[in-house]
Amino acid sequence: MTAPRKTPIWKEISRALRADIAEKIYTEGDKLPTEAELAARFGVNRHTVRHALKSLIEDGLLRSRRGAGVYVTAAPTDYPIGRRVRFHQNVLAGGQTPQKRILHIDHRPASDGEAQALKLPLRAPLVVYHGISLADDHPIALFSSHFPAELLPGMADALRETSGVTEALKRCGVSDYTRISTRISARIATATQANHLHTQEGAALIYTTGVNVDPDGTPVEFGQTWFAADRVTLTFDSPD
Amino acid sequence: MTAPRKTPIWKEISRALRADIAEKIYTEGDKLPTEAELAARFGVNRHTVRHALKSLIEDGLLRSRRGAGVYVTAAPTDYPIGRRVRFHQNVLAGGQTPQKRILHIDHRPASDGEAQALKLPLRAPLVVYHGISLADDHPIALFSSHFPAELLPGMADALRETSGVTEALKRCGVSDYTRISTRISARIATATQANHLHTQEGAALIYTTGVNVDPDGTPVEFGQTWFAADRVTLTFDSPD
DNA sequence: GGTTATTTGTGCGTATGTATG
DNA sequence: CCATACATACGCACAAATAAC
Repeated sequence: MTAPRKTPIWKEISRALRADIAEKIYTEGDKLPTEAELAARFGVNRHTVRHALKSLIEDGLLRSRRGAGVYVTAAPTDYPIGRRVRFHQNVLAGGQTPQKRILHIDHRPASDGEAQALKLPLRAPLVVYHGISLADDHPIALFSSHFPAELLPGMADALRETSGVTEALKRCGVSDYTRISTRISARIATATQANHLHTQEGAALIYTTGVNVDPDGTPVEFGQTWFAADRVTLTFDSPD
Repeated sequence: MTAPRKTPIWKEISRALRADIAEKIYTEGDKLPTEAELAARFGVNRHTVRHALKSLIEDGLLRSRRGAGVYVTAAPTDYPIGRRVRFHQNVLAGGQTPQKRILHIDHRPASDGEAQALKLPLRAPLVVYHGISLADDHPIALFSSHFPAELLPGMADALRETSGVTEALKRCGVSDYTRISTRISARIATATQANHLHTQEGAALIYTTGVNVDPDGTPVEFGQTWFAADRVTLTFDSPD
């Protein structure tokens, strides 16, 4: 009698390979070891490896070519975190094409936490911008940005026209902004989040919150972002 | 047809419970009333209460244990990330008592990725230190630290005696070190990880990798850390 | 350009644990 | 208690595409 197993072997292998890709041990264009080699490494049958590979191919991370091998299609996007966080610049620097899709632009009073983060009075009017960030047409993050409506008249329209935070802020008179605080944690994807990010319910998300201020130190944005951990690695490079 | 409510009942309940937690009516580690009791208190169906609880669990304020009850999550430990990352100092600064538990200290050749991170030749000997980091006797992270064995003679013994990285490095002649790169992502807890961290399989983990160098710029440590996301928030505070 | 080894794709058979009725 | 169905896992064999010589 063998001991009962909680999670299937093929899922463990799938997870291990996914982690290797996220860590760039195998990166875009690389050829994975052959199925026979992987089977030997994990001590399982080739069919079991194939089952794991199949799930990764369906998720778009790998591509197989009969007679040649299995190749990595997607490289995780490096996303630098620091004083100046700019989605467009970050993605462009990684050689990918940035894009934002507007889900919803709302106008409502601030909750306790939102007001505190933006140093506003309770129930102050906010413009709230929900959307999806994409790199090379693949969704990499969900976000919601909160702006003080009274400080930034016309912000909602500016967002609808430009869909970019930096551009919209510039139209409202904020020529530059810097991030004063960033908090990072991790979450599990809900069904709707998974749907938007083209991943599966229960997948790992990097959850960040941050506050941006104008040159005078006045908060102009409180943002939340949920990154698909499969496709994004946050990086922090200490300056020399 | 009834007039549509402006806010759904479950959101009202969610907000009420959130307020109770903010007011410390229920505080860290407390068990909430049972779902049935809450349903009676708010005069709604148990499903409605569950909907409210679900949103708070997703936000990390609560944690449910089947057969036990719903508990208020411990206030997350803030863990500053920057040039100088020191576990002991970070936890002490948060008013908690740091501690490390040694799981395993190994001696083995470096893999591809490890050798690259430490700028060592392939299969160079490593000392690998697996352990658990605790704050106030609660596990907050799993880690594995990799040290170049030839550069740091006696490192394994030093780690066994001190269990602290900073202390052990000092004994091996490295009086100071700084972190040159940090990569952050998120992972799903495996069964064994969940067991060590006293959480559930499938829970969200913050996964970080980093390289520490001595004052000359020579890599002395490559570390991986898996933080329990419901107990830890990483913070970056940009200096003014 | 043809031959050969390598590698993925496919089919069939066996066995086990789990869930359902 | 039994029958059935399904997912998991292993073993063997062979076809088809590719790469290397």
